[in-house]
Amino acid sequence: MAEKQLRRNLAVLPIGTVMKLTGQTARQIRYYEAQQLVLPERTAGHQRLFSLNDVDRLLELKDYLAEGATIAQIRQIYQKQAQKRQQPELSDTQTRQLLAQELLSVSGLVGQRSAISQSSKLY
DNA sequence: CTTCTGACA
DNA sequence: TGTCAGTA
Repeated sequence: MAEKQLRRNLAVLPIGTVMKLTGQTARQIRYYEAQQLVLPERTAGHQRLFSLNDVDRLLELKDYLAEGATIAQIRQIYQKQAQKRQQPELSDTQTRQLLAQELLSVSGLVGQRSAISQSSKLY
């Protein structure tokens, strides 16, 4: 199951194939890359190589754009999704435990009042 | 022949 | 965006 996802992320498709698969022009695909909406890999000779996930991304992009979304809006959507993968949201209890630990470790140095404001900056 | 970057109507 | 030029 994990092996399959790995293959979907394998960059092996040249732009010509992606054009046929998405119905987009090379110009558009390159433009979307410039806008950070897709991040294809490169061969030693600078040729773009797309993965199946990249193709899905472009197909999805076509829908979002058709629905009137802005390049900037779509970019933010993907950026926030990427951030959440690296920094998964904490459950309420996890947050409380973490906050409690921060409070304990910082209060010893600066006292409770400022300890609260300092630890809150961490979230 | 295919792709790449930069540029211009 | 399309398209043309000059490359790799």
